[in-house]
Amino acid sequence: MSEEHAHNHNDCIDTALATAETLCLEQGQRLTKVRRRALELIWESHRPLGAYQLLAKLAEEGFNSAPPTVYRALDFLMNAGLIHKVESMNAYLGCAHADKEHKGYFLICDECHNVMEFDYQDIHASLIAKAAQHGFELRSETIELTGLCADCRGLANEVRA
Amino acid sequence: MSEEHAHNHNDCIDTALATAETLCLEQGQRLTKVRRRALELIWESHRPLGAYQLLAKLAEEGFNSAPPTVYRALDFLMNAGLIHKVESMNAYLGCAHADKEHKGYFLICDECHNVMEFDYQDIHASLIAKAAQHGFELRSETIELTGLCADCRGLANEVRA
DNA sequence: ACTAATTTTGTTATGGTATAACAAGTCTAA
DNA sequence: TTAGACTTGTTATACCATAACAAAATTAGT
Repeated sequence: MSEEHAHNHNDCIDTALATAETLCLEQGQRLTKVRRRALELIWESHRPLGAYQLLAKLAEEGFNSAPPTVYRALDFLMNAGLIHKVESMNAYLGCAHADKEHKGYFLICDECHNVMEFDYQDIHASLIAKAAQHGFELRSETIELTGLCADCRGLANEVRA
Repeated sequence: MSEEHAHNHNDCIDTALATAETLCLEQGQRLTKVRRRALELIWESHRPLGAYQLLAKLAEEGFNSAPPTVYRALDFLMNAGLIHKVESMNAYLGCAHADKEHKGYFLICDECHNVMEFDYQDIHASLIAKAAQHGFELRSETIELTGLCADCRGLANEVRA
C-alpha cells in the first residue's frame, strides 16, 4: 500500500508558484509564461524532470520547442533558486525552500526514483571546515545520495508509525 | 609560484597501476590492454578526463575509437573501484585508494580545475544517520564541492607554511 | 506616444555525453 | 577441441547542452 504522495501535491505546486512570483517581484525578475509553466511542469512531475522531457511537455502546449527555450527557462529558474539540478541524473527538481538561502542536498531512491531534498546544517558546516583544512574556499556543494526509500524497503508502516 | 604538482606524479601512476593489477588478480578480473591503458591515461592527465578526451587519446595509439570501447573500459574501472566519475563534470578521475572500500568525495577548483579526493568518515557517518532518519537505506554518495583551491586563492605560502 | 536600451524569445546548427543491439573474436576450463 | 563466458568491434541512435545571430517584446527616458 505504498501511496507515494499522501499529501495534496497541488498545495506544493501552488505554494511554490506563489513563492516564485513573490521572489521574482522582489528581485525585479520576470516570471514569463514559459518560465512559469516550466516551473509548474517540473513541480507537477514531482520528481526530477529531464530537460527534454520538459521540452516535450512545453511543445505539447504550443510553446516553442527548440532546446534553447527550455535551457533558458531552466537557467533562469536555477539562478532564481526556484529549482535545483540533480547532477547525477541530469534532471531538474522544484525547490521547496526557494525563499531561504541553502544548498540542495538530495536523497534519491534507486527504485522509485523519487527524490527528497533535505537540509543538514551540521554537514554543511563540516564540509566548510573540511575544505578549509585543505586551503579550499567553498562555493558550491553537490550532495546526492542514492539508496532505497522507506516505501521501497517495504518499511512504510514502521517509519510512518 | 604555484607549482601544482610538487610530487613526482609518475609515482602516483606506478602505484595506481600496481594496485590495479593486484586487485584485478585477486578478484579474477582481467586488466586488458585497453583497460590498462585507459587507466594510465586517466592518471596521466592528473585531473578528470572526459570520456571523449580519453577516446581521442586511445585512438591516437591505435585502439579502436568508437564510444562503446571507452565506456566499457570506464565501466570496468569504476566497478573495480579504480576510478571515480565526477558527476558535475562528466569526467573520470583515478582513485588513489582503490584498495580501501570508500566513497569518493571531491574538492574541485573552479579556477585551475584540479580535483582533490578527500575522505571524511565523520561526514559519511552523518549522512548514513541522516538518511536513516528518513527511512532511507544509503547505497551511494555523490559529494562534489567546488570553490577555490589554496593555490588559486594565492594562499600557497600561508597554507603550505 | 516615440524611441533607445535592455531583456526575452525564435531559429538553425552543432557539439558533447552515453547506450542499444548484434556480430566477431578471444580466453578459459572441462 | 569444443562449449561457455567474457571481451571487443561496429553501426546506429538517443540524450544532454550550448553557440550564434535574428526577431520580438518590454521597459525606461523623453
